[in-house]
Amino acid sequence: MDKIHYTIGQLGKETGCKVPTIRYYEKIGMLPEPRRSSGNQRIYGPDHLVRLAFIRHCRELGFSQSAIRDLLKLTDDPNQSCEAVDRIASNHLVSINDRIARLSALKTELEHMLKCCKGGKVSSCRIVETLADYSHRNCVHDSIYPNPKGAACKEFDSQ
Amino acid sequence: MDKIHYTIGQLGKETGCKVPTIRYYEKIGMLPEPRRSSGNQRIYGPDHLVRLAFIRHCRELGFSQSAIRDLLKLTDDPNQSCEAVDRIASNHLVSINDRIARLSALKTELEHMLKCCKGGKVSSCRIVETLADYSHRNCVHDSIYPNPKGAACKEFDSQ
DNA sequence: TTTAGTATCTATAGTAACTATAGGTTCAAG
DNA sequence: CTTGAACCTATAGTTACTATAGATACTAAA
Repeated sequence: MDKIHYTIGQLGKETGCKVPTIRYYEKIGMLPEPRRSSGNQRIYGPDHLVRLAFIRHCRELGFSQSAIRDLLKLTDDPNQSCEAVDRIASNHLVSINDRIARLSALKTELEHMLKCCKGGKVSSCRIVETLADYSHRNCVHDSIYPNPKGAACKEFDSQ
Repeated sequence: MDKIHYTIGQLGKETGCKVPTIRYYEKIGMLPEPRRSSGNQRIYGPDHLVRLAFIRHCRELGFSQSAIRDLLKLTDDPNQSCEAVDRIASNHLVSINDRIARLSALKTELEHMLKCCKGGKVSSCRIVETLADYSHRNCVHDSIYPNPKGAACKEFDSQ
C-alpha cells in the first residue's frame, strides 16, 4: 500500500481505474507524466496515486472533468479559502437535483403510458399512439429537457 | 399544419427538431431520404413529419436510438402484438428508476460532504479530504456506478 | 433586375469520457 | 530460453448530436 513506486497496472488496481484510462488522463493533462523505466514503462510515485484517487473519487461522485480540473487547481494551493470548493460542490448538487427532477417527470410519463396499454395489436397500442403524438396532447409534462446540449455522461446511460 | 410538402426548415419547426439533426437522422438511416427539388433541396411529405415526430418524442422520453429503431420497426407492422412495445417501454422505465436511485445516493453523499465543510482553508477542507479519500472511509454509498460503460446521454448532463 | 439576406447544400471536425483494437516490446517466472 | 502476461504507441469507435466552412439556392425588396 505505501509503496514508493508503482507500475501502471498496480496504480490501476489501487485506485480501481483501468489502465487505458490512466494513460488517457495523462494525455489530457490531468495526471502528470511519470518517469520511465529503462524499458520505457511508466513508473509512478505516491503523489500520482493520491492524485488519481482524487480524480476517480470525483468521477464516482459525478463531477465533470472540468470541475475536477478546478478542484485540483484549488487543492494545489492549500492556503486558499475553501469557499470555491464549496461552490463547485454546491453547483454539482443543484445539477443532480435537477436531473432527479427531470427523471422523475419521465418516470411519471412512462408509467402513465404503460398503464394505458391494454395489450392487443400495435395498430391500437396506446403507447405507440402516445409516442407518435407530436402535439403532446397526452403528455404529463411540458418540457422535460430544457437544455439540449449534446453533451455526454457515462454513468447515467448504462442499461 | 396539414401541408403536403415541407422544406427541411419547416419540418424542423413543426417537430421542434434542429435542421442538422434531421440531416443526421437521414444519414444514420432513421429517416428515409426524401425527394429533392430541382435545386437539390430536400422536400418532405406528411409521412416524414409523422416519423420524425415519433422519433423526437421518443428522444424526449429518453429512449436510446437503438430502442427507437426497434419501436419504429414494430410500428411499421401494425398487426403485430404490442407486447414487444410494452417490453421496451418497461425496460426503459426500469433503467430510469435505476438512474434515479443512483442519483439519489449521489445527492446524499454530496449533501453529507457539504454539511461537513466548516469553511476555512483548503488545507483543512472536509470536502477536499473526502474527495481525496480513496479508501472511501467517509462514503455513504458502496458503489454508485455498477456499470461503467463509456456510453453517452445528452439530456442528463446539462449544467 | 439586381441585390441583399436567409435557407439550403456538402463535408468534416468537435463534444465527454472514455473503451477497444492492432501490432509491437518488455518483463518475470519456470 | 521460452512462454505468457503486462506494457508500449497510435488510431478508431462509442452516443447523439452540434458547429464550422464554403458553396449554392431561394425569396423579397429596391
